[in-house]
Amino acid sequence: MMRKIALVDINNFYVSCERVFRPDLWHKPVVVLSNNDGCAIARSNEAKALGIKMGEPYFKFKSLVEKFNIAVFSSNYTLYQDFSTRIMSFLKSQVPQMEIYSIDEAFLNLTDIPEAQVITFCQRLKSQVWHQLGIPISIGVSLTKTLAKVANNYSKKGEGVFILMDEKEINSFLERFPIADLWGIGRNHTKYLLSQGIDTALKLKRAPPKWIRQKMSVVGERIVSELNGHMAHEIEEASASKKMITVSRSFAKDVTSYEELEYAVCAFIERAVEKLRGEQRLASQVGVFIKTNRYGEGAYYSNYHLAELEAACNYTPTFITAAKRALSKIYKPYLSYKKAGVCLLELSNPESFQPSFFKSSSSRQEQLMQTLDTLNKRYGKRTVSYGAIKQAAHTITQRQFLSPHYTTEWKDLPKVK
DNA sequence: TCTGGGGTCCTAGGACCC
DNA sequence: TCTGGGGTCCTAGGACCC
Repeated sequence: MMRKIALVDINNFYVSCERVFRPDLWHKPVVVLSNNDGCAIARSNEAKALGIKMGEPYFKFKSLVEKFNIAVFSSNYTLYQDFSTRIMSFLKSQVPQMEIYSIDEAFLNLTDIPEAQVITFCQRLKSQVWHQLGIPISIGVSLTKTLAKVANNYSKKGEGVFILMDEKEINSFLERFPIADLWGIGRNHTKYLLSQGIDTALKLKRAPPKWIRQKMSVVGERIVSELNGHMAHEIEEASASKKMITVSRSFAKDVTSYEELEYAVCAFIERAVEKLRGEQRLASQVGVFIKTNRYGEGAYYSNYHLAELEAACNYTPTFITAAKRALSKIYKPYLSYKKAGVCLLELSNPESFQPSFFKSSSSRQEQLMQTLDTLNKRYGKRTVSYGAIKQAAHTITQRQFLSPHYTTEWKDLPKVK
């Protein structure tokens, strides 16, 4: 049986959620804004048609909003997540295998459905989601994830369901598909490929694999392989546990005092630790970063600092202490900051890290080694590698003890117009 | 005046081990 | 003067995604 991969995509997701409660906004331009109402992060088709771009700052299209009476919403992520969960669980109940790819996308394995029935099946999914939740979705079906993405793209121009299985038909659609719109081809690869005369997905499909491998690494090689109908990305059913949790915000006004910054970082850490507990996980490292305004006058400053492995225990005050310590090392009193954030990194098995591991020995180095030993005795060598801990100990020693004033380098980037 | 937030994967090169 | 080599792990940075 031929493989059939469907990509389900929720149309203009955040806008569609808002419209559920405001049916009067159907067929009218709608925009959802980011944190602090900074820029557009979702647009209805009507708003797109007016030329409002993804990520465009609000102040730049404010005149359009007034002129065309565009409905504007601040974002409500709790609401969107709730809609997403409902839709995903419905879809999951309808197919044997599914991968939730993002808040508004899912890959479905439809291989078991006879080809002649696929279109009816997808139309039924679409209409059920619409009738149960009032949210419109689009479905594209093809041989691989990458091709399903292409099919999904065309589905939006038609009735919302598009099946692309026939080799000849695939080629004729790839021939019209701009390279820049292909899944996995971003700004940089687009620029390069265009310079090499490759402007459509079909030309990329026929490019020599070795050359692509050399120029675009395995990532590019996989795209070419998927365009040729060979799966390079399987459907990953189990939702993998996170490797990183980030909480960051831009400030409405620039922050100039350390106290304000510290207050923000503490709040971020609390939120991050909440997420961590939600995942039933522990972190082994805490990172803090601060940035000045990218668009402002003068040099752009962006600095990041990792706090000790000591922060591994799942105990909020410890995280806060570690974050404050990291912050104090990167803070420059004469700068005004636009953005700050915290990351919890290299999440570990909850049972691996216990606060007690850190209590019994005197020096940090010893603590780390002892942790390693305990973990390896308990879980075997692979749990936390010798090299990882040793390297971390080395790094920490170098940075924080041999060189107490260590911070990462200043970054002076060219001013962005 | 006002310019998002949260992720993943890959590679090069250094450090270290035996 | 000659100056191992294979393997693992880490970090930093790039590229991409929604």
